[in-house]
Amino acid sequence: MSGESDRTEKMAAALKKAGIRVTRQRIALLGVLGDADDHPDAVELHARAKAIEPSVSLATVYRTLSVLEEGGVVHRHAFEGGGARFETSHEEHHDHILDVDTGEVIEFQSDKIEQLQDEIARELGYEVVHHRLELYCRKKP
Amino acid sequence: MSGESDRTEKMAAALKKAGIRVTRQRIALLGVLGDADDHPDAVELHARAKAIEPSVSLATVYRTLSVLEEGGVVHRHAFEGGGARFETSHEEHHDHILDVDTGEVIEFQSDKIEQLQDEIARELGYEVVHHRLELYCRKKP
DNA sequence: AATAAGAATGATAACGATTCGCAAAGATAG
DNA sequence: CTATCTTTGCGAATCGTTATCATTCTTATT
Repeated sequence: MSGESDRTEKMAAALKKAGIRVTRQRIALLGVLGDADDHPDAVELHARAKAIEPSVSLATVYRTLSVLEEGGVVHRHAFEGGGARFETSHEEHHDHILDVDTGEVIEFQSDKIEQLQDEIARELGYEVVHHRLELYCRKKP
Repeated sequence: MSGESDRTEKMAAALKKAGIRVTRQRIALLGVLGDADDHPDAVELHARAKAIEPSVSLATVYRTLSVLEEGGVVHRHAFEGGGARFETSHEEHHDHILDVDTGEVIEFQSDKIEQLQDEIARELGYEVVHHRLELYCRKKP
């Protein structure tokens, strides 16, 4: 009989299970993150979350994003120009193409490149902890 | 009979030829950049340049670095954590391995990866304008 | 339900890296 | 040497983000 959606309840349960306190603000932000299929920055996420839960402050958005990042729930990206952008990490690993004209972000995945990266690191006596691969591109005519 | 080195004179000539005014500050910064075999940030470059020419301000370091970047003389890197870092662009293109423990920067180059990047972009209707590939690594035991 | 203990919050100040505005100093061409 | 147009140093301003701190919430326990 509650006004809360199934999804919200699931998220709350997931948070609780992870030992993270369930607050209105965090539920709102998680909802927004789950809905997003783009790569919004903190200010955009704040705007979207406020529409659901007006009491969310920008500080809390930043704090919660850090918590979620540490928990592996979201990934933080630092593309060229402007601030960090976020996405949920439920999908498998991928890298990004950025359209330099439109700002659009396209995801891609290449096992071959990943393999080559590991090889290169290995040959130099290193192992890859994580990497960053961004292709700044322009649409072909 | 001048106290200036051959190298400094060469740099001055190069600047002039590029239509960029030759100032004491720029000569100092170029000297520092030429000597650096690491990837210093603006504050570090400022410190080094001041040792040669005490009148260099941090603002001018930033301004000059931007000018040099536009002129293709230096490359700007935005590695994780901290500010931008710079290197002269006389060498051929390369990407970077960053030792997450020591902060050390190692350069590498892989035609195969470059090729794969172009392929991936092409398949999606894009052409690569520039890219960013950083491997955050740890020394193997 | 009432409570106690600790964690999360909002507002705002502080922060680090970088850029900007402006008056003064400097470089270059003629 | 001079006029013109850049570049400079200084400090204020900006941007994204984090820290501070008193107050409010969550949660586990009654």
